[in-house]
Amino acid sequence: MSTRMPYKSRHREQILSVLQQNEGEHMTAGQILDQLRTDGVSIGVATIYRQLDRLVEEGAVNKYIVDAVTGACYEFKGEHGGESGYVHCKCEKCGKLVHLERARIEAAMQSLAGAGDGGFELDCTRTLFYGICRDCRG
Amino acid sequence: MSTRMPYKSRHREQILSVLQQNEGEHMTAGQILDQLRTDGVSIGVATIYRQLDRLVEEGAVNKYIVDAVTGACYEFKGEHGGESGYVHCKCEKCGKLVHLERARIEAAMQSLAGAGDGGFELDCTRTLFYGICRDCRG
DNA sequence: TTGCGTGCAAAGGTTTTGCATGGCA
DNA sequence: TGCCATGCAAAACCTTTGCACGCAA
Repeated sequence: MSTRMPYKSRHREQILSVLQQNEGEHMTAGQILDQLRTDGVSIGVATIYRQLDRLVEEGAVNKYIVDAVTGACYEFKGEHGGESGYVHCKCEKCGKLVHLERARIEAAMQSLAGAGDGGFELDCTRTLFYGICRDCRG
Repeated sequence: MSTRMPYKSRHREQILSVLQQNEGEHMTAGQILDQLRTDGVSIGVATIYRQLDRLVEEGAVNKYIVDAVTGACYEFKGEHGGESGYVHCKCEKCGKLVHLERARIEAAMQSLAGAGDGGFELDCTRTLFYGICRDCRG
């Protein structure tokens, strides 16, 4: 019940597999497509997007909009559902994407949760923080 | 020295004006274009993007990537440079974009600043927070 | 004359949608 | 048979880029 699953979303597992192999990285839909085709998988663009949408909805995958031209980036989230252990920060100057350990901003997250007007529950694992990275601050 | 500026970026002011009139709102490049043309301004798409890029770079305008298909949203930031007084939060369920008073998360912002590994200076006015809004939490 | 903002059109890229196909239940 | 994932192609959309023009210094 593992090697073959001809029906019922066989590509779903393959997409997830690519994401898992690149855990900690962010992949665009195009990159996932290329990777799968390199691996010899026959798959169409539409399937990528359709399955990716489902995976995001199911909570298995995180979706980030890094850039308007680059498009969306996807990332394996794991079964825990958001316990990836780090958050994403993008430098406004050099555009570099860096990871910050989640533990380091744990306190801040709690503050944010409490700051959310009691009505908005913030999800730091899904938000892309902006700022200035160490290199650009000189 | 105010009503007319035929050369030296006459559209720059017009774009900024539209953004100011819609302060507190987020406008896409297309919306700005439509608004200007409704106002009788003759302007091209390329000019919108070019000027918008400059305005963002100068710090007069904030740029948010709300959605991969919607594209980028722009917002007047004012002369203070980021003291807009609120932050942006997007609900992951209903997609609604809500504002949180900046004062309410001031403490959290400070925590975040200190949490940035000492190397990453977070900028809450530019980041789009994700979470679940009050309505969707039931 | 030179510099720069501008408009138009074309190109590039991502994402969505329609339709027909084929396999599983 | 019915449902649903799939592939292909086309469409829609946002954004960028190239080129020529016009106005101000």
